[in-house]
Amino acid sequence: MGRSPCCDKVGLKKGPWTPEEDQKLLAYIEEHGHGSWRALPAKAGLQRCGKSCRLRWTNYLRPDIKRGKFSIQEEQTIIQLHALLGNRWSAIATHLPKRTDNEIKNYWNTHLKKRLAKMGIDPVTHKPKSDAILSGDGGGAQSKHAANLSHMAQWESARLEAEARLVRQSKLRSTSAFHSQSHLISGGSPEFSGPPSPLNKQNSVGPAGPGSQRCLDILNAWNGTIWSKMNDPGAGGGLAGDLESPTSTLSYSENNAPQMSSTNRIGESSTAFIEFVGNNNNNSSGSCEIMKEEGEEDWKGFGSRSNLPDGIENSISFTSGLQDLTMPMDTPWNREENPDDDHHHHARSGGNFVERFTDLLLSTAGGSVEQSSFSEGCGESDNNNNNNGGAITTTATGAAGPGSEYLEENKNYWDSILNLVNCSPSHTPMF
DNA sequence: AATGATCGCAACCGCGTGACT
DNA sequence: AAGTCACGCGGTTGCGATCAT
Repeated sequence: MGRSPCCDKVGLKKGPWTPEEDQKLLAYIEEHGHGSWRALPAKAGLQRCGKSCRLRWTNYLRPDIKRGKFSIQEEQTIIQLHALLGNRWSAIATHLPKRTDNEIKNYWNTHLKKRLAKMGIDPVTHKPKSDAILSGDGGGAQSKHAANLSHMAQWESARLEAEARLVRQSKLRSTSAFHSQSHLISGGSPEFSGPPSPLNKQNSVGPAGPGSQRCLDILNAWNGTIWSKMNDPGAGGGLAGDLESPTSTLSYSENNAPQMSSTNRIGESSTAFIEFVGNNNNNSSGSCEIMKEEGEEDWKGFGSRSNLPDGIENSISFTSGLQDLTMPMDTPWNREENPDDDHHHHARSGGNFVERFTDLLLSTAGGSVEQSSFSEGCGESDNNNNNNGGAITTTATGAAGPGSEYLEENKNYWDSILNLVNCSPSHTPMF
């Protein structure tokens, strides 16, 4: 396939953008929308290639970009998503409203990766480097559970990728509609939802166009189908049995109804996965200090019990970021406009894969798990909600399974990592 | 104060892929 | 079917800012 040259024209400027160039680009896009990026520079009077303009816009000039420090919650989300997705920054950015993939990538490379490495956690595998890993025990029930969890993580990875892809597609489909509205853009306005695809590259912020409902349908089908398959021993997908790695294919019928089929093949695109290891040593205990840090308020009280649905007892905290990433697509995506949506989302207990994943870990561990188990890492039990940023609480009612201890350790694995990260802000002497 | 090392971020580069012809 | 175009993505680089000596 041919690939058109981009910046090979002589006379095109490279390097840092000047305020004048920014102003030209902003003014042009505000008035006309970006249209064809290739044609934009000439129309806007810029001596830049279209690609450079697009990057400048998407990574810097877009009015709906949030700049500044990442909150604890955002860090957790990045870490967890990276464990699931690997270096798929655009997919990760999908779940971090107003953050660009470039920014997340930079933040990972300059902060989080180093932080994990210094804690002895391999930033690639998200496993403790020094851990001998339970995989060396020769298999058995634990390895089977580990395999199941790994499969599920792979599924989630594939699902996330599909979700990100569908979001992109849905926005592309609605591009023309937004083009016609692009003249309404008001730079810097919080309500700005901007021109189509590149502007909404942070698609968590983007408008839910006509395609979004379709995405929702597909993902609901995805979640429901996969999970029922996993939980149906008769289908060979029961958790107690061998869990094959199915691949689902989505297609549209003539009437746009989503269709789904499942085959027993792992998604080719799913390469990153978590291997849950039984690292429950919580070695942060006694060695870390709670430090008031910017963004702390973001997650303090995020999982407040007062916001829980009635009847939820035996609270446990787990992976707020994972909950975030399952943000339903039929609701307004701009969470800044709907700060309570986090709780709302968490309270949704439908066919959400991750919630069920979490429930699985907990229920199989046998009954309720005391939240204190998550607090010991940082030794601030009186702040028993703040170690896990945006705690999701669920009722753990499942029967104890044969791998209960192991699964609890799996749960604690993430908590220990996140506790360590939370307790180790970049400005502490540790780093 | 000067200098070198390191960090952090914006921007660039090249590839993959889908749409279109 | 093959070529072209356009765009998104992930890896990498360049450079100013900051830190350490």
